[in-house]
Amino acid sequence: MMSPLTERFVLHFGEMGSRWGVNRTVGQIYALLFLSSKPLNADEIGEALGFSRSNVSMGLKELQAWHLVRLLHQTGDRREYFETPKDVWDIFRTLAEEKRRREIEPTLSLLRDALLESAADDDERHAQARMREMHDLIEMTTGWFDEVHRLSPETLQKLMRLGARVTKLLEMADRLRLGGKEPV
Amino acid sequence: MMSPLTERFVLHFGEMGSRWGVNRTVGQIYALLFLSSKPLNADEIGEALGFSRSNVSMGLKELQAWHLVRLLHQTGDRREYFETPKDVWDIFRTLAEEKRRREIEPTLSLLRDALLESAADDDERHAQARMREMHDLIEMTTGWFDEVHRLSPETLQKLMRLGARVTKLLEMADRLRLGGKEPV
DNA sequence: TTATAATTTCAGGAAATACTGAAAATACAG
DNA sequence: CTGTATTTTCAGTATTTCCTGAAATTATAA
Repeated sequence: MMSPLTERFVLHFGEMGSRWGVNRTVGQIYALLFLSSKPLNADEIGEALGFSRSNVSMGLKELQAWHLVRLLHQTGDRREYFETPKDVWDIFRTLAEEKRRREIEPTLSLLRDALLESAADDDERHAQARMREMHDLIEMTTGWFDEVHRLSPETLQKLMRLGARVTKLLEMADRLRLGGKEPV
Repeated sequence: MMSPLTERFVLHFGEMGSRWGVNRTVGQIYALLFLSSKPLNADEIGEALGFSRSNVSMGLKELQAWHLVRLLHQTGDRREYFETPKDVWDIFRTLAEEKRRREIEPTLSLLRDALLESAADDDERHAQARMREMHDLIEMTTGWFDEVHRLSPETLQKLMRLGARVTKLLEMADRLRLGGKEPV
């Protein structure tokens, strides 16, 4: 059913899935759809991967919740077909967005709450100081990410390809605008 | 033992741990050490979190493998004490480095191998094209990350704080160097 | 409508993972 | 060295997570 090429990729993403908070099934379904040249229905997926129909159903539901697969229909066929977005940049952004919504935002909210409380002793003061550092780092990073996020995929790709030159530009900006006495 | 403030943070990171590929124990130990105003030994950690001594030992071992905690000794005490690096940027970079070594590099290596094989049919050709897209995205992203990585923490922090202005700079670079006909 | 195809839900079993206590290993003071 | 404090290992158990098959639900063709 699957070519050896596809199979290796699928198995790898099954493993990786577990390290990213989704189970093997979900990782494998995603990988299969990612490589497929045409949309697949649940039966095809189940047969290719050796999973029960119900397991595939649950996996697809989770992938949809992550906005990582798209549901569509073929004319004259009443089964549901699935595909992944074609643009890998788009996928990357979707993933980042979901990770943010599910993990970053709740963490920020907890940190903000904790920082509003008044510290009872030195240990609590120290804990709050650490929380503030973490809070600021996360806010800074995500804020910056938001900025980059607004750029079009094409612009982003080109910028990324600039590689070293971007760094040079950043260093320059640093020196020009920030009184560059520190080393890079 | 733990203040309510610390406890909430610790419990939250226990939950988050599971989504990041480490178990609850490891997440909680890390969170506790992160907030602590002084290094802690394994008994103190176990008592604070209600884990067995052996569980704490395993958790610390894992955190050391991730380079997320540092082992040190107090004079006149033969027990081992642990602390987290103080600079949150440093922590962020360590995490990124480890994620890369454990997840990104193996994936890239698999993709590279797959791309070297000759495709048997159109489906395999399509699969390889998709793998190339993914490969290029990952290489581009990590390559760029490497560049940024070389900047000092201070420079990075300042750049991040620039926020919108960095984006402007990037857009400018795009227009100047890349024949900017596309929208941002 | 009714019949049938397709999907989802969910209770229970299977598998994987986490955690503990006891024993072994290690480190070090005397 | 010897004895003791400390850490690590690991087999067994507890817990969690995953996965399945059967039943329920939903959608649609006739």
